[in-house]
Amino acid sequence: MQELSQRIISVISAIPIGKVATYGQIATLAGQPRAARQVARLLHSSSDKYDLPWHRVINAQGHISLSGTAGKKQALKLRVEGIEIMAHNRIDLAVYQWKPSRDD
DNA sequence: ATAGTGACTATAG
DNA sequence: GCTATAGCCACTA
Repeated sequence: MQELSQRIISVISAIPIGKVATYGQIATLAGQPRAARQVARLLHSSSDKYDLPWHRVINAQGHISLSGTAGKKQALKLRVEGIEIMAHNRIDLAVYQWKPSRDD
């Protein structure tokens, strides 16, 4: 396991219920601001091996990146956690984005 | 080693 | 809103 991958996984695991994080944000927290794609890669390649809250990870626009049923399932999971999903799977980042610096 | 790929992001039109 | 480009980096063949 690469150190970066482990760090990314660690960050994702730390996302609290009721909050979301963007790929770029996770990459930054892992120490690699340019590694947004690796975050996505790690998510879909390791979410089944580890117990990652992959559904709490969305893109920088507050959209769900997945399409079709997968996206709907993600939206549903987020809704269950208390996050309100708007039309077209949009999420209000100003309200729900995770801020690890604070106690939250 | 090289090339292709992707649940990304930023910028441009 | 949309598509197109470019930059980015780990993984896979």
